[in-house]
Amino acid sequence: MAVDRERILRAAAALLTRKATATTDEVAKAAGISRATLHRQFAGRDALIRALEALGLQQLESALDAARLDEDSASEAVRRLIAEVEPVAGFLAFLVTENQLFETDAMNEGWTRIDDRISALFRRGQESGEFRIDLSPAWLTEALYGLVGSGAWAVQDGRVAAKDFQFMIVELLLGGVRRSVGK
Amino acid sequence: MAVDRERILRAAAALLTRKATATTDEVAKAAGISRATLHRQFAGRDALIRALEALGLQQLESALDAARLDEDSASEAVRRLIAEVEPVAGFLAFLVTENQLFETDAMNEGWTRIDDRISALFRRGQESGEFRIDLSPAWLTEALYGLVGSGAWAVQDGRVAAKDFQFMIVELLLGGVRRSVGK
DNA sequence: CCCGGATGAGACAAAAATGTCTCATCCGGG
DNA sequence: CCCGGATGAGACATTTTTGTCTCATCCGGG
Repeated sequence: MAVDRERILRAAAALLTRKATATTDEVAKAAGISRATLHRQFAGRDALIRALEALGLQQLESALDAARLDEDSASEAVRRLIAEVEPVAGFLAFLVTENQLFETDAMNEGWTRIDDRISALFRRGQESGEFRIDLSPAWLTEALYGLVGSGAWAVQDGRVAAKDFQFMIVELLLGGVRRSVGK
Repeated sequence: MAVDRERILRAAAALLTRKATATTDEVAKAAGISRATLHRQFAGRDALIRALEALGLQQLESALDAARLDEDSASEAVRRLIAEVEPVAGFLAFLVTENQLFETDAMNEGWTRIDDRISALFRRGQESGEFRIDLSPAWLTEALYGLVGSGAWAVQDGRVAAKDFQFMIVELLLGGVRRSVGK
């Protein structure tokens, strides 16, 4: 029976996000498998990290696809984006905090592509007049990563209810981005 | 001549934030000193991390003091908070991402105290009617950490101009928090 | 100029983590 | 029931990192 690699990677991401120096032994324990099996699935620590990056990027891209960022109003698209990203928040938090570890070209390219798509969404919102224009798309993209990461961490840590994850992020982000009457 | 311990710690925080697995050799190089000297200042990797935590917490507390969180409107206090926190943003980013490494009581207590003070600020804003009440103070505190971390990272990475750091964070955070007319 | 404290470079051993392998056991399908 | 693939436990060697020490050098003050 093939081991569920994705489940292992999820556990690894969760652990490594809050303790990046965890040993392969600890990762294996966190995933509920032995070090031997972990090593059979991923040939070494590097390979594990790479797989983590690859799966994270892939899932993020899928989330962007599913969110249909260029349909409806930009605000609605942002809502969909957060909703789609929620299940992948653990991976995103890992990618954001650890992405300097291995600067492979493939990694960098995938990350740039995602950045661009999200930036484009914010730019669309600005051009349509929905969003204020004094905050750069690049910053808003970065801020979104930060908020999603914080949200994932707060939920995992029990400081915030999981069901509020989406609401809190969307409200804070959109409320800040949206051009409002009061200054 | 005594080595500038704080300068070393700043360099260490900057490096460890984006590469938590860096060896003491790499940390020393990043700080521009030899491993021997690094070890003379901080007896081992653990001691270095502890010092990093201690100094970070202390500087954060100082920033909170300087920001006079309970004066003026809550919005103004938030502005001052971000302004005071900016020079310490590197430490904050490190603390937020790596704080699960060593769960010493002292560490946890210091962190809790800071959480409480910032939460209290947001609560004050809600009770005075300045801030919307459907986002919990705990979440807003967490979000502030995330935004400051993202901001510090974006600046360090050149994606955002250093002079915009404060403006962008304050605007996004306050704009989102502030009770606005347009829903 | 000379001295003393501090540093950098590097050797070295100890400790920790990793990669590799063996073997007993488990578990599901035939 | 029996078999084969997969797993867990653990031994072992290798590599990496850390901690410790020595020594030459630098540099500023007296």
